[in-house]
Amino acid sequence: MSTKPAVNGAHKAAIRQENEEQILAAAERVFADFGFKGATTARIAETAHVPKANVHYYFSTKEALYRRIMEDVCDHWLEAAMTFDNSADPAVILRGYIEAKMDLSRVRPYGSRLWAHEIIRGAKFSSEYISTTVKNWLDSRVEAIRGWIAEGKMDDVEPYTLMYMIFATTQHYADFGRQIEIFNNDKPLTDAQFTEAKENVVRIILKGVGLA
Amino acid sequence: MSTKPAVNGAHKAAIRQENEEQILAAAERVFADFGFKGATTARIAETAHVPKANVHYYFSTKEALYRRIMEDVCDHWLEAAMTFDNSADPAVILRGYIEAKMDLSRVRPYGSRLWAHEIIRGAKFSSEYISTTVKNWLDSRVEAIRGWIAEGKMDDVEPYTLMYMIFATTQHYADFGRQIEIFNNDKPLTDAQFTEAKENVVRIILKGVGLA
DNA sequence: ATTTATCTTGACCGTTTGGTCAGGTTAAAA
DNA sequence: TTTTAACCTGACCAAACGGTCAAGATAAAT
Repeated sequence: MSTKPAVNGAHKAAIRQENEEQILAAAERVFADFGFKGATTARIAETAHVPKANVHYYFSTKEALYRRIMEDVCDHWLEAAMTFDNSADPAVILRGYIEAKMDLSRVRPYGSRLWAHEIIRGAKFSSEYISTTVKNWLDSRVEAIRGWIAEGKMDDVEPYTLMYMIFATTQHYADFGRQIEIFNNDKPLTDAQFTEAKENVVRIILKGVGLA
Repeated sequence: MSTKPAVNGAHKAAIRQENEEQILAAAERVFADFGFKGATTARIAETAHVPKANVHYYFSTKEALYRRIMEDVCDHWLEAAMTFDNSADPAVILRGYIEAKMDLSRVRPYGSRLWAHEIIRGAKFSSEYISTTVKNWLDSRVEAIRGWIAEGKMDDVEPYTLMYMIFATTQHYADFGRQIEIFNNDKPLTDAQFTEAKENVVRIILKGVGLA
C-alpha cells in the first residue's frame, strides 16, 4: 500500500534530506553545548529524535559529523566576511561587517559556540582552514585598514587589534549569551535590547578609531 | 629511615600542599583544554605526574576538583574587578580595569578558558555565583557609568554594552589565543606585541566612549 | 509480482571512563 | 622501639562510550 507514485525516487530522497538535516541541527546544538568529546552520539540521536544507529547510518563516525558541521559554520562565517568589501567608505564597511557579525551571533549562536570550543581546544580540526582561508582574508582586510590609515581616513590603530576587538565583541553575544542572560535578570535579550547593543557596539568602535 | 626531625608535622604538611598544588595546576590546564566532560582524571594525573588513585586521594571526585578550581578562578577575577573602584577619574578607572583584565588573560589564560567553557556549557556550576556576586558588582559599575554620563564626563553609551565589550575583548586574548597565534604566523604574541595590543584596546575604547 | 536498493533499529561489543579498595610505605607521636 | 596516622598505588569494577551488525521494513525498479 501507500507510496505516492511520485516522480522518480523523490520520496526516498526527501526522507534522506530530512533526516540528515534533523541530525545536523541536533549535532550542532549538542556539540556547541558540550564540545567534541563531551557530546555523545546517544544525546545527538535523542535530540534529533532518531535511534542512535540511524545517526551512524547517515554519518559514519562522530568525527565525520563534527567536520561536516564545522564546514557549515565556516560557510556562514565566510558569507558574513564578504560584507567586508574594499570598495566603499571605511565607516560604511566597518558598520556593515559589525552588524553582519552581530546578526550571525543572534541567528546562529550554536555555530559561534562550536567555533569557540574548537579554538579553545587548540583548533585540532581547523588550524589549516584558519592558517589559509581565514588568515588570507584577515591579512587583506588588515592591508585595507592600513591603506585607510595612510590616507588619513581614520586613526593610526593597530589593525589586528581592531579586528580581534570586532571578533571578540560580536561573538561574545553568542558565546557568552548565557552570562548576558543572567545579567539581564535571567531573561534573553529582547530584539530591542539586542538592536540597542548592536548600535552601541558600532558607535563605540567607529568613534574609537576616528571614523565618527 | 631518614625523616628530618623538623618542627611538628611540617614535612607531611609540605607533601600535602605540594601535591595539591601540582594536581590543581594540572587540572586547571586539562579542564581548560577539554572542558569538564572532555577532561579525564587519567590525563590530569598524568599531567600532574602522580598516579590516578592519588588524585582521588586528595580530591574526592572530578566534580569536587572542578568546583575548587572554579573558586580559584573567581578569586582571581574578583581581584582584577577591585581595580574598578568608583573614586578617581573615569578614564583612569577604565584604563586600569582594561589593563588588569588584559594582564590576567596573559598571565592566567587557563582560568579564562575554563570560564569560557563553563559559560558556553550553560553555567551549570556557577550560575548562582554569576547572578549574585558578579551581577552585584556589574550593576554597581553600571550605576557608576550612568553617573559619569549624567555628569557629562563621557558619551551616552549603554553601560552593559560597554562592559561586555571590555569583557569580550580582554578575554579574547586568552580564550582565542590559539587563533591569534595562527594569525601571527604560528608564533605567540611577543611581550611587545601584547603591550601594543593592550594600549590600542585602551585607546579605542576610551576614545569610543568620549573619554579621550 | 518479484527483485533490488535503501532505510531502520534493537541488541551487542570492545574500550574508556570515574571511582574504589586492599595492602603497602613513610613519617610523626607515644 | 612501638604504635598510630597519614600517604601511596596497582589492580580492579560498573557504567557509559563510539561503533557494528543482522534482520526486518519500506519504497523504487523490473
